[in-house]
Amino acid sequence: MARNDASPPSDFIRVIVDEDLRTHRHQGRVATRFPPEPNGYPHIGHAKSICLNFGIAAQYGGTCNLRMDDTDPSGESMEYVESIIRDVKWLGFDWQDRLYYASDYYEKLYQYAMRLIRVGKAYVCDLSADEIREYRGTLTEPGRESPYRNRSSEENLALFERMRAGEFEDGARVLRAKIDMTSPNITMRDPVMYRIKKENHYRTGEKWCIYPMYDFAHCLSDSIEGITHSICTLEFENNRPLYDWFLKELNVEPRPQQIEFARLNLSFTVLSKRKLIELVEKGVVSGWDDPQMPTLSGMRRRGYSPEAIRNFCERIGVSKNDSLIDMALLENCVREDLNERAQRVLAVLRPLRVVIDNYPEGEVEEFDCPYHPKNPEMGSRKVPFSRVLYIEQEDFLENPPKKFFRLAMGREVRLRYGYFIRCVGVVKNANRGEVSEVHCTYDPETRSGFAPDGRKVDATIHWVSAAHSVPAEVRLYDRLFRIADSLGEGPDFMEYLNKKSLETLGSCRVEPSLSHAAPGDRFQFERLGYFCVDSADDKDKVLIFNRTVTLRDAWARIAEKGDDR
RNA sequence: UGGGGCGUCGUCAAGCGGUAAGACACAGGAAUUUGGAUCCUGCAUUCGGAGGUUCGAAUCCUCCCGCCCCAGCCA
Repeated sequence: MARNDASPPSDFIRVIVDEDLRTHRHQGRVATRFPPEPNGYPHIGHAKSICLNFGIAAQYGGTCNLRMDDTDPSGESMEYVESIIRDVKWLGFDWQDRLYYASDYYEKLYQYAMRLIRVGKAYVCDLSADEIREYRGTLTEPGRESPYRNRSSEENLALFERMRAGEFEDGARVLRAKIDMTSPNITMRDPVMYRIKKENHYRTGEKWCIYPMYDFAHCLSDSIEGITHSICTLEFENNRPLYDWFLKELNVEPRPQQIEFARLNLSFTVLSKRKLIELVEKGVVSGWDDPQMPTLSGMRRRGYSPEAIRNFCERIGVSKNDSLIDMALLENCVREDLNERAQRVLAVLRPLRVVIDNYPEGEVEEFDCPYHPKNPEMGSRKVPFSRVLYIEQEDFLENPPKKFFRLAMGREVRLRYGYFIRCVGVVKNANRGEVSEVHCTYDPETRSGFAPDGRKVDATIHWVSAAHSVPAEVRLYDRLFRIADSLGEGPDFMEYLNKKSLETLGSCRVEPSLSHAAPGDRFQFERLGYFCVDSADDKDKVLIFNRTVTLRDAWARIAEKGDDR
């Protein structure tokens, strides 16, 4: 059946939830959680998970917790926690008072571990990391049991307490679950539950020197919070038996169920934390919030709206297929949103001086220009017009190809919201021969863009008054990578960086109304694209605009198709 | 060649035994004071492949092929 915008999205996870509700599993409750590890900034891939988890909770009248999955002190920090909180909020979701930290469960988890030891399901192992790997076997060969596997629970208890007390060095011992070294699922071959790390934790400080592993901590954290549907990505599918094992052996209630979906892949960018960190650390980008980054903070600074991102997350769907979403879909979502709400303004990125020969020197008039062509309620502003203007360099061509219908020698075009002008001459740069100035005449009868004699014009171009416009810097962003996919593993992916992903234009001129624009404000520069006032750099109060996305450009496509002169 | 998962249009994705939704992309056209937005139109006789069951299969069965994940004291 066709789905209209009003009907909520349906996917295999919601089908499961529907069924669980129908059969009254989980006492009819729906409780999800978004559990990031605070060791990086959230990106568009996290947005997919955030929208899924919070979306399902909202749809079924349940709850969604925000939980920092902070079980490994190395790499985690408050800066990341803050970025996560800021970004989830910005996306428009509310966890109310349910902000939790796995690190708050350390004591409970420790008690659970002791219980497992007491019932003979966990043991302290003295093997080194290398030895454990060796004993683990391979994909095709079973593993071997550790020589420490059969210690008495008294001995294990004592040893584990001493681990906690800090009596052993990092890596000297670990606590392992006693499951099955011959399991075809490697995850079940006596997985490590606790390791010793004498590191300062950003929240618990020096209190602990043993830290629980993900598999042990996650299922129990879910249970502690009463989570019903623990949604995670596909790579954890192998871990599900272990997730269930801990819950079963500890006999805890309630028992959350883990459901896996495919993580987001987006063309022309990377979404792995490791690669994003590398981009930041190697200075390829200016930081986590660089507008080129697929991070939520970068996209926000670039001008993406939360609505556009949420819509994108809904449109891509949820499944178990490995997929690569076309960046064009994301771009379509921003355009769709910004087309509705962005004010239209005039800005010239690469100025070309135009002198209107027959316009009186010193005279200035103002045109009343609507902020939106379809929404009059968005109001209008006055835009000054005078004898000397700037137009876009690419809107004038000395030798225009067949389908180019902007300004050229002898041609007449319309200045948006203004007069018709006809090109009557050019001034060329003495040494290089480039056109440095264009001379035109205007038709006073065409004042608001209409000719009383009914004559038409092929093009409408944007402009600003030279004397009244204000200078601005504009940053043109393009895709971060040159190729859509197969960015490769290892350090190779850097070789596919798009060297032209950022072009900074320093001598742009924008209409005077923009001098009051505030950081984060979004506009459509007519005929060019959507732009957002930068919110991080403040170069001595010079206006800086980041290009969010271009407008669709039919001319660019025609021009690309080749020479049609 | 162990185990787990996945294969429906260029990219996503519905479909759950009754004869292939939708979106993006793409291609035409209408209209247009943004070569924008809008509006029409076209775009899988076929569902990784081969057999089989059935009146009828993308949906069930069998075999095969391809891709992804797992051998961190990361998550």
